[in-house]
Amino acid sequence: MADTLQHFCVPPVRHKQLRLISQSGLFAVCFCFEQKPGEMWESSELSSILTNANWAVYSTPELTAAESCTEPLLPLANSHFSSVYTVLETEKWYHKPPHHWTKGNILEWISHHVEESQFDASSLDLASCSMDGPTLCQLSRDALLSLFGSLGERLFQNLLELKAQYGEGDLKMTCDFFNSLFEGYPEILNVSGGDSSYDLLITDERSGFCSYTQNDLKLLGDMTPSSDNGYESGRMSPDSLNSVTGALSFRSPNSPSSLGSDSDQDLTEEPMPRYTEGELKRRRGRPKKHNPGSELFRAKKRKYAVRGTHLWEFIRDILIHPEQNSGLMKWEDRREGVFKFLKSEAVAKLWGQKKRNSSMNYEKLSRAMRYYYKRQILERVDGRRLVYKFGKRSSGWREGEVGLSV
DNA sequence: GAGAACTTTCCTGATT
DNA sequence: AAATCAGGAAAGTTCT
Repeated sequence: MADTLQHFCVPPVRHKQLRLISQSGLFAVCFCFEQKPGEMWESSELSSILTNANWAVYSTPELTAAESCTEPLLPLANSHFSSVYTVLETEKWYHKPPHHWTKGNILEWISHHVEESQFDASSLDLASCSMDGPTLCQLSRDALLSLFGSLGERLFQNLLELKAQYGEGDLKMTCDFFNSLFEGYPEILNVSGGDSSYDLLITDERSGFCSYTQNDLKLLGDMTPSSDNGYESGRMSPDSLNSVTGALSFRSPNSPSSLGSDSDQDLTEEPMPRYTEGELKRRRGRPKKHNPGSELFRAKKRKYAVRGTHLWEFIRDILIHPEQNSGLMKWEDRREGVFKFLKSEAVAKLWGQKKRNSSMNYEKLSRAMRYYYKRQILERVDGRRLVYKFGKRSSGWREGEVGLSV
């Protein structure tokens, strides 16, 4: 891995801004770019570098992953940004801060809200949608209301949220970069020998942002594949980002995240999907009824359905990071595994966000929760609304069991 | 290809 | 009245 990653480095410097560290320490790797002595990068600069590197990786799609790992990257400044622009999942609006959005991103974003809110798009003037991210970010609430009518309020609120979400700056993009990198080139993570579990530590040493170390980086590729229930697992993707914390969340055989999953607690391996990038993968579940009203304005759906944790794991992970869940849920009785939804719809929306399903709501989420009763992942708590209890086939939530350190 | 596992969606009816 | 709960049914994907 070190050899591989060092191809990205020009040349190594002492002040590492980003680094990958194996749990055993055997494979400590600098992942860095040239930095003048005494110079501290702004997060945006750092992100820009990494974003460019990201593009450099993706701008040579004809290379095999192996080739890409053995050949130095093109000079970053020569990255061909536009060549793959329209096909990259990483370029979707939900992967970028609003001020980096393109006109296309903005159209997709608006379409998303049109669809989600069942807004009558016929009242919209497409010319109103033609602006870039910086322009959009400068629009006032009134301006948005003026341009988009009643949809403007929704757009304004979401824009506020997105701005806040990316408020830590472009370091989130940095994290996204790694996700993108590993998604595209999982071989980078193939390390022979040593422990089978590695930490991925992506840090900004000044701000601490993304300093979320988890013992659950799953090595991909040359580990012996074992079973997978076939649903939520998968190679790392941007959706590995914890949607609550914004922190990187990877999975390993040893992590609580992989324990107690529904098929005999075996989510250990994450085989590559069988579909290819050219294939359309539909979202799991019963398709929504056709809504012809929004058809014209509907944004093209993402190419891949989201993979990540199971719902109950998602819920559990919110609970075990109470400082980061913004009051979404709380433990009623941690020892017994009893918990309560405080903001049920917000949790559902987060789940939907994770699954790229804008129509998720608490009603649907709760239906999925109820299915867990039969499988003893959850137990009923009679007479108490919004209260559930982890069952004996769940794991990773008990205090002594939580291996995720934050 | 069959079947299992799992989630999503829709639905009806009951309860709080 | 609205939110929530309960659970049947159908439909879809991905896996073994």
